[in-house]
Amino acid sequence: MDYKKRNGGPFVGGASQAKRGKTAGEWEDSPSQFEEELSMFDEAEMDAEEMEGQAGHDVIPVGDLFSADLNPRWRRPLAPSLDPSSDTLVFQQIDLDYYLVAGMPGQLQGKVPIIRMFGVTDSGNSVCCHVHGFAPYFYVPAPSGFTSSHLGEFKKELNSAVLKDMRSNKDNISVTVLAVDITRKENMYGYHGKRSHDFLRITMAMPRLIAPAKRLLEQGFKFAHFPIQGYQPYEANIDFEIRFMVDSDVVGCCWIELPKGTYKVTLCQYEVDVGWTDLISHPAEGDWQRIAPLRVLSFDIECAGRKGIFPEADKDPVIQIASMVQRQGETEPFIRTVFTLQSCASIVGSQILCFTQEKQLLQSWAEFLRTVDPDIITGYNIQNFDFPYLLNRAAALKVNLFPYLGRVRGIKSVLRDLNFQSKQMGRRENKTVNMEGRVQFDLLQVLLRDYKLRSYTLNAVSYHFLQEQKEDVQHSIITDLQNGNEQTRRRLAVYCLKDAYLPLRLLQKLMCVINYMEMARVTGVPLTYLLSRGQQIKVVSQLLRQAMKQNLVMPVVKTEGGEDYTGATVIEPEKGYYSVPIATLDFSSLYPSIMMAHNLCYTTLLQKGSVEKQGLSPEDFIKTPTGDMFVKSSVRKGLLPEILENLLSARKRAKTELKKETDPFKRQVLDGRQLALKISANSVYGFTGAQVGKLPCLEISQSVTGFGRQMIEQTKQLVESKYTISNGYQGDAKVIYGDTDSVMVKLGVGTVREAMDIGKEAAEWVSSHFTPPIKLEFEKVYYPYLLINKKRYAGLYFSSSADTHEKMDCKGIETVRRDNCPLVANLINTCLQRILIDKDPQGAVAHAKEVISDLLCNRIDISQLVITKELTRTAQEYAGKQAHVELAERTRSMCWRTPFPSTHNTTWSSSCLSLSKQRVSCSVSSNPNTS
DNA sequence: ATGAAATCCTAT
DNA sequence: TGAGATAGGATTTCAT
Repeated sequence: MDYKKRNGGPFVGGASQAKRGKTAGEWEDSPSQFEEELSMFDEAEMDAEEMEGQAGHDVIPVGDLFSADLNPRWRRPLAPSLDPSSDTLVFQQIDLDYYLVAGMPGQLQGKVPIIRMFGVTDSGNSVCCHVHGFAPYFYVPAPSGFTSSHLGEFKKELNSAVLKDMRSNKDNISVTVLAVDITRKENMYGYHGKRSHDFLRITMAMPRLIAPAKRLLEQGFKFAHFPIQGYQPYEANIDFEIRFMVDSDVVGCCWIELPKGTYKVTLCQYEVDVGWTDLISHPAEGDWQRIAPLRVLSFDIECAGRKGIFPEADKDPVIQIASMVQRQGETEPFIRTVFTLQSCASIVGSQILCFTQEKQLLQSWAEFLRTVDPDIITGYNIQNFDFPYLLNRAAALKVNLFPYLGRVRGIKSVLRDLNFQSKQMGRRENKTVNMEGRVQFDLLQVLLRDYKLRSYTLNAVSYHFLQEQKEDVQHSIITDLQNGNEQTRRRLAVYCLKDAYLPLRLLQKLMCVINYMEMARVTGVPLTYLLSRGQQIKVVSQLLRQAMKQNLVMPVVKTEGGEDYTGATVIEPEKGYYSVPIATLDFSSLYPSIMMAHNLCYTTLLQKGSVEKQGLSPEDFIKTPTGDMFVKSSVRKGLLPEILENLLSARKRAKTELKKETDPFKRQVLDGRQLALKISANSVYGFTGAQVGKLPCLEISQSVTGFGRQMIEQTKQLVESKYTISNGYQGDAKVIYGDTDSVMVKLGVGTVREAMDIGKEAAEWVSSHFTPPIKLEFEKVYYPYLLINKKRYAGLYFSSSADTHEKMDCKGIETVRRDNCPLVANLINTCLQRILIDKDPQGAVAHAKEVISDLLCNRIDISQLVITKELTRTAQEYAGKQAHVELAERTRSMCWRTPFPSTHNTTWSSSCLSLSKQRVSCSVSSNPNTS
C-alpha cells in the first residue's frame, strides 16, 4: 500500500554536494570522462558505418543560412510508398488529439471534430492519422411517456436552447445537436434490480457544446407538451479523447491497423484518413506488446545571464543549445549536436554548428527539431524553463518561424500558464507549450511524480541514480565562458551536451518510457495524460470500458466536499526494544482484495429503501461493518471487482511471463507492466473515496476501511488465541504492533528460523478465516526490533534467509525523513546501527554525545549541513533563487529524556534517539548575493 | 508559559 | 473544471 517509490536510504543525501569547483586554467588540462565517452560513440560509428562525408565531430560554421540537407542522418528513414487499396498500415499510436474542421457536406457552416492519432511504424516512419466520423455525446434519462415520436421536437428545442445560450456565434453554427436517439441503459450508481431504462443519447456537433447542453438540461428544460424538468446528465464530463478511445477500444500507446481499402493517403510521410469504425485496435498482447523505434530528443539550453540575475528572455541571449537523439530501445544517441553562438572548438563525437546571429541559431534549431521529428522530447525542467525561455526569446527577437514545434504544419506553439493542484502535490504553477504529436517527457516532472528524493537538482538526481554528475561549470561563469574564446565556449558546450545527455541516461535507467507506456496501455489513457493529469482519469477510463460491456452509464455527480470517513486502525504499539525475533504478517493488496471478496461496487450498492423495493432476501446481500449494504456477486458481479480481478490476474500473468522471458528488452516491458498493474489496482479504492472527484462513493470506501479494521483486529485475536503455551507452542504469541494491513507478532521463539516457520503457518491458518482472495502472508522477521511509537520503528530485516539480515529497515524515523539535515539522519542511523547490529546501546549514546559535543565546539564543517527542507524549495532553484544555507541554531535544549517506560529499563534505556528532540536546525534563506 | 492549530512528511 | 485516501508523530506558529 505504498504509493511512491522511496529514496534508497539516508546517505544518498550527499549527492547534493557538488564537486569542488576547479580553478581557471584547469579546463583545458585533460578531457573529462564524459568527453571520452562522447568520443567512444564516434569510434563506434566510424567502425559501424562508412562515413558519408560527414564526420561526427565536425565544426560547421553556419554563418547565415542553415540547411537540413547538410545532415542526412537527422531525417527519418525514407518512407516506402503506400498503396491504400492493397496495403494495410500498421503503427503504434503514441499521442492523440482532435481538431475542428468545417463541417461535412449537407451541414451548413458548422464544424466537426476529427480525431488525430500520431504514431510510428515498425520501420520508424511517422504517421498522422485523421479519424473521421466520431462525434461527442452524452446521456440523459428519457422523461416518462417519451417515445421516438418526440425525438425531433426534443432535438429541435435543445438545439435552439444551446444556440440561444451562446454568447457569440463566431463560427456561425446552426446545428449544435447532431442527433438524439433512444437507447436502453442502466445507471451504474446503485443496484436497482438490473432494470434498464430508456435513455436519450444526445450527440453534439463539437466537444465544447456538451457542457452547455448538459447545463441547460440540468437546470430545467422544456419541450413539446412535456413539463419543464431537470435532467440528470450521464457521461457528459468525459474528455473527448477518452470517449473515442473507450468507444473504439483504443488504449494509450497501442498498435493500430488500418486495413487496405479503408484509408487514404493525403500527405508526405504517411498522413492518412480513416473512418472511425474502420480502424482496428490491437490489444497489447503477444507481438502487439512491442514498441516502435520512437525518436527521443533530449536538449538543454544555456543563456548568458547578467551577474547574479536569473536570465530573462527579453534581455539575455540564448548562446548554446545541445541536443541528443536516441531511438527507443537503442543504447546510444545517434545524433549529438550543439548549436553555438560564436565559434567553438571541436568536440570529438559531436557535431557543432556555429552561428554568428542568435536569431539564426534559434531558427535553425527549430528547423533541426522539425527535421529530426522526435516523438518524445525530454530534458530537465524543459517544461518550465527551456521551452518557455526559447519561445519568449524567439518572440523578443522576432524569429517568426521558430514557434512551430509540433508535427502539424501551421500550428503555432504557444506558451500558457497552467494551474495544477491536488491534495497530493499541493498547488503547482506550471507552464505548457502545445506541440501536437510530440510527447513532452520532462524528466524533472517524472521524478517529482514518481520518486521521493531529498534533492531534485539534475546533479543530485544523476548522482543518486547513475553515480554520475554534471560537468563542473558554475552558473556564474557561463557568461564569462561565452565571452572568452573558442576553447572556453567549447568547455561550455561540453557542459551543455552533458546536461542533454544525462536526462537521456536517466530516462533509460529508470525505464520511464516503457513504464509509462505500459501504464497507458493498462489504464487506457493517452501517454500525455499520465504526466499532465491526476490518478482519477485512469480509473474513469477503466470504469467506462467495463461499464460499456454491461450497458451501464456513469452519472455526472456534483462535487461537494463532505465529512471525512474513518480510515484504518493502527494497533497501539507495545513500545520498546525487542531482542527476540518479531514476525510480520501482511494482507497482500488489502483494499483491492476486500473489494473483490465482498463485491463492493457502485453497481452493487443498495441505497436507502432498495432492499424493500427490490424485495431482496437476506441471502442476496451483505451488510458491511459500517452498515452499508451491497448485493452479492450471485445477484450481480460488481464492475470494480471485475476491474481489480483483471488487473491482478494480468499482473500474475506478467510476472510468470517475466520469469520465463530471457530477452532483457522484453523483460523490461513486462516488469513495467506488472508495476503499472499493481499501482492501478491500488488506486481504485482512492478513487471511490475522492470526495472532490468524478464519482465518489463513500459507502464503498468506508466499508473497505471498515472491513480492514475488523480484519486486523480479528487477526490479532486469532494469532494470540492459537499460538499459546497451552496449545503446545513455545510461547504465548503477542501482537505488539500493527498498522492497516499488518501485524507484528512476538511469537515467543528464540530464532529467526522458528519465527519464519510459525509465521508462515500462522499466516496460512489466519487466511483460512477470511473470504478469498483475501490472504494474509508471512513477509519478514525483524530481529532485533526497536518499536519507538506508532509509525516509527526500526529493525534488522530477515526474509529470504534466516541466517543473515538483508538490511536495517527504518520506518518514520529521522533517517528517512527529508525535513532533517543529513547530520541528524547520519547520527541517528549510526546510533541505530550500534543498537541493532552491534547490540551496544552505550556505544550509541557515546556516539551521540560525541557528535553533539563536536557540534558545540565548532568541530563540524557546517557546509555539510546542506539541507532541502522540502522539495518545492529545491525546485525553486530553477526559478533562480540560490539556496543559502546557514546554521541558525546549533542545538536546542540539551535535555535527555527517557523515551520508554521504566519496565524496559534494560541497557538500552537512555536511547540516543531522544536526540531527535535536539536536532540541529538549519534555516534556509534566500540570498541573491551568494554565488 | 501553555495549549491549540497549522505545517510537514511519513506509514499503510 | 481539475484534483486518490486516512492516521498520526514531531515540530513550528499563533493565540491567549
